[in-house]
Amino acid sequence: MSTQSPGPGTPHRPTLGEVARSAGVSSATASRVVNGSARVSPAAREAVEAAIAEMGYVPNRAARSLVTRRTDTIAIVLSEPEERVFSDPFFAAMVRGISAAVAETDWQLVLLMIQSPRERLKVERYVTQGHVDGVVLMSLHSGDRLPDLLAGASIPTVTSGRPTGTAGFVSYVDADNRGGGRIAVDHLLSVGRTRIATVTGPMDMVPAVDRFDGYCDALRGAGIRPTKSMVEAGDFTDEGGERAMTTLLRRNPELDGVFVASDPMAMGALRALDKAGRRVPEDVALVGFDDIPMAAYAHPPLTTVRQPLDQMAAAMAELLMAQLSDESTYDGLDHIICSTELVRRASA
Amino acid sequence: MSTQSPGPGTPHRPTLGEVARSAGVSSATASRVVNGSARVSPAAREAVEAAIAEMGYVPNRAARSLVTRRTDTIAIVLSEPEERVFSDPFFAAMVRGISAAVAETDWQLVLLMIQSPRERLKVERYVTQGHVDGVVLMSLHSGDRLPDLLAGASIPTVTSGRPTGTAGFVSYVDADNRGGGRIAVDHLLSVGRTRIATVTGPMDMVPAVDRFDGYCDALRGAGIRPTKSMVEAGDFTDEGGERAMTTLLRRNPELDGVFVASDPMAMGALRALDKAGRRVPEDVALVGFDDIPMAAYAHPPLTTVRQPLDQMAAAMAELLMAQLSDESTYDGLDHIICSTELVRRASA
DNA sequence: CCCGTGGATGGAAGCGTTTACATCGCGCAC
DNA sequence: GTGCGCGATGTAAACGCTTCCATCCACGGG
Repeated sequence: MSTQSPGPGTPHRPTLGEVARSAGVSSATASRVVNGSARVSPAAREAVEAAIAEMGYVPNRAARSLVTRRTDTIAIVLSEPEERVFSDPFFAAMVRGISAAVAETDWQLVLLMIQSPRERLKVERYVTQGHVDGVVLMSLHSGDRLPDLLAGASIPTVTSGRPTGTAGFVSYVDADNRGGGRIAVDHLLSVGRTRIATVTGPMDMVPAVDRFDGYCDALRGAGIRPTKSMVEAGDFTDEGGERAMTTLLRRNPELDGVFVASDPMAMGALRALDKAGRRVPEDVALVGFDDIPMAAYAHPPLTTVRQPLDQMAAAMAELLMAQLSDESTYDGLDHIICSTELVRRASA
Repeated sequence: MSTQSPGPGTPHRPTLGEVARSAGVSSATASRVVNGSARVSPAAREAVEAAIAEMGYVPNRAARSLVTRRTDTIAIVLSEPEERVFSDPFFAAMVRGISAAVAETDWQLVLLMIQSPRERLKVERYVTQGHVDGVVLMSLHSGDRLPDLLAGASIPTVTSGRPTGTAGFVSYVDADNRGGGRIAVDHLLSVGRTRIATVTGPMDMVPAVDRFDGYCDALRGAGIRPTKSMVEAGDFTDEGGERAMTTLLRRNPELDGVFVASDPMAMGALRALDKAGRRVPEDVALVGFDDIPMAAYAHPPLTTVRQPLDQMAAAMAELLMAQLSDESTYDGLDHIICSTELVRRASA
């Protein structure tokens, strides 16, 4: 705090070489003590450490990664507007889980958000040009080039959710979205509903499609033919859910059940139903997806499909770490599918 | 997508030199076209661009920053557990604002979270060792070394909120927290309350202290002596607010007004009051702080103090950009204080 | 007393860029 | 027909670090 900055202007950061000279050793030795690695005599170590402290030496990462070809950092990229990132507990849970796993390691975690085409470009550059050693991709949309770019640059990658397209030779962790959709609708059927609509997610996202497929599966399994008019897409947000539910209600006044493909949308749907004077679950039974914390406090409490977010986050971290440490030898292509379960509450 | 990866294993990324050779120019010229900078003949430019495309060249950032001494990235560091980062709209708003400002520039924004001492160390290293050109510090706690470390390394920095300690020669943007506390309590007084308690934030954070000082100011201005038993600290979270309010109520059954130093805490306080059977505002009038979106939907809707978050975020971005572009010449030390305003709703 | 052994150390070659600085033509004014 | 200026290009020196390899030294066994 005292001797560190030799005046204003450009404060000249000391280099390893200078530290070494001041300690009376070679830069090779200095480097060895900085990296705590090779065997160094106690005397030399001490001298170097003293010099480091006195001169306020800080290693230059650029120089180091230039030769080591590592940065010791991994990125989570969130392809999603900040409003959803910060409002949908799904992201919070994933980031928490990954962050917890990474915290114990020496990796530094950074979050990158993509909210516009321009930012997408910047992030693509950022991750491919060597700022990070590995990346976790969240919330993929179809047509996202990131998986291919990263694969092309052979940068270890794990995606949250099955990536689209054929090129996607990428490890991923996913929930059994299709199965989840199925059990949700099966439940609706089991409580006697037959005119079951669905609010889907944005159909350029795989989980949205999968959940919708599950909806169709269940319906067909019960001998019911899914119809277009009973399907309306939302955008995984509260407002989107309200809008979609309103549309559905207008188009199908007779519906008696609805599967809403995410809890935030379900909250919106609940509002729409309330405004339309429908009672839940008496008039319309509703099942959501995600089991966000708020689901238990909704009016009525939400019956919903839970995906094991913590487990999924941990799995992603583990998969990435495996790729990162195995380096060249690793050619595993792991796909982990976590099963979902129905959480019964009052809404259906 | 086809010719890019010359096989498995280590796919050998081409270097600038190789590109140059393939294009029949020197690496200097190649560098010039990559950087779009100096004057290059159309022929050369074209040749280089073709080679780049064909070989799938991607610049190596480490090498580049080693010589340019820039990384073109800036960090937002959040010294806060992820649960608060993702649940308190304050952070969402700040990140949104800064992100929006940065999006138009060529800077890449990264988010760093600090949730444990170990992560603190890692982040300290990360930002001082040259991964970033500038940083925005959010949610400072007293004793945080980051401001000093960054100043010592002469890395442009802006903090959200006045930093503690004397060493803090740092630009910052803050709300007029003290003034905000004052108008909140003045309002409580103006509606006839005299036994006014307060739930503060964690007292190792400057805004918490400032808001509390404002509370005292207003009380003293009205000839009332603040007492210890009317003060209880929360942690800026919902649950903390509920806990603190409960304590306050137990200790001072006679209280008729309360200033809660953040809206999330106010939501919790509302719950505590409800459980204790106190009507708001009839029995106890309550004023919050922040004006989060949910404040308008609380029961009853929250009277609260609004700080201009968007404006503050924009100011922080601007301050940082100023330091970043002026480089050596910049020695401004800007302190921007944004004024707060009372938003009257039903709770007081 | 000499040699082998092994640990500590130093020399120096890169890692992939950028960027002075020098060089090279070429056209134009004289 | 020279010389000059200027734009395009190349040469090579950094940037700060890691690491291979060689060297050196002390010590113990033959």
